[in-house]
Amino acid sequence: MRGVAIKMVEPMSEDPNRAEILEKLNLFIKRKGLRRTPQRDEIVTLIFSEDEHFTADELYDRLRKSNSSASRATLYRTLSLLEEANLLHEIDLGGDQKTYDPNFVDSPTHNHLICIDCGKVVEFEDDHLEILNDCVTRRMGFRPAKQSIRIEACCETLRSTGTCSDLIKNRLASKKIHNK
Amino acid sequence: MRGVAIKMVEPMSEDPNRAEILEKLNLFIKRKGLRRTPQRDEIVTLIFSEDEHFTADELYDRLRKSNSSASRATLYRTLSLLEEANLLHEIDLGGDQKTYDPNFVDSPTHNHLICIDCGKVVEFEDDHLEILNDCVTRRMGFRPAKQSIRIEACCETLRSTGTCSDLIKNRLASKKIHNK
DNA sequence: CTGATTGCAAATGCTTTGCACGCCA
DNA sequence: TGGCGTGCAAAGCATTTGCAATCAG
Repeated sequence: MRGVAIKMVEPMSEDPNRAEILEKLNLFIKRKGLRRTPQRDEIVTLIFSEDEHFTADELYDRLRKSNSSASRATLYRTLSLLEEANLLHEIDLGGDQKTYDPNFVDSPTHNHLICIDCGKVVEFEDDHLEILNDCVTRRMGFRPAKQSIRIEACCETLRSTGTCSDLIKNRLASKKIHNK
Repeated sequence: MRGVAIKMVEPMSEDPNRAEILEKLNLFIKRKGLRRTPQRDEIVTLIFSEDEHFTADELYDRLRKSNSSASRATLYRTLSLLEEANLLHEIDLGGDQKTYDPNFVDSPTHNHLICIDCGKVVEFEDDHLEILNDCVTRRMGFRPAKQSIRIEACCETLRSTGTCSDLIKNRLASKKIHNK
């Protein structure tokens, strides 16, 4: 009997479908009679240059570091635009800030495992789970559209060593100052 | 072959484990050297008198209607207390407001199906899903703690009749005014 | 009595918006 | 030239907090 087909979604190594996404966005922009601007390009490129989920604030930090001129307002407006274009999705990691996931195109399902103690997030896929979800949804009289599983768990690293590298990292990150 | 064991979680009809929960809370309160107050009692009673998830705002409305004197501040403080005591849990319905679920005691798993169009939320359980989730978690090297599945879907009511009773209800509800 | 609890109003922190100016099509 | 996009600052909104008065034990 074959094992359960879990596939941990690894961050893409290099240059992802960034170009493809930029193209899709530009199509969307054109279709809606909007305009292509350097700020939008900068933001979009930055978002899809990495494959990790992020908050608006984290993205803003990255923006400043890559000496982009885009403001917070534009950032938020671009995030909305991308969501509307279905190129970016909000995911529920349960924090106070909204979290976005760039690794979403073509995938209507998103599953996240969150380490309770250190906040580390692992993204994964599993065909069995998807099929079962689908089945359950139909049986309840609904037509499935989007599914996400959120698992909170404790990682073995923490359990065996008593701590975990991400623990410290995230503690520090949470002390950031807003504005400026 | 038996079908998938879906069980839609129905709201409990009458007087639920309200008393039991109040008792647990009072134990918790005593253990922490805190005090029992009429406001807290009112809020807790109200929360567990129904079995539906709610937002802080909705709860505040209910409070005012049952001519309780408790203020918003106390409400929020009580919600925190209940979470700390593990009698109430935040669930992710993805809105702007936090949503709480009173129907949680003894259940580390919570699955919600959300109607994309009308916002209706159906709570469900499925043993197969739980087992599979558990399995997947372990295979990734984690120890499962809490799991929740969130499914967005379209309901058949809407698909067949073109609309759905909850649609109107929720549209109205979203137009509420804050403060006062 | 003592310190926890409450209500109020002010503060917070994330996100959105109004507005005037600039710039692309 | 029209109107979209931008930055700025101000507004919104849910939630949290400081403080003085009040109340529980």
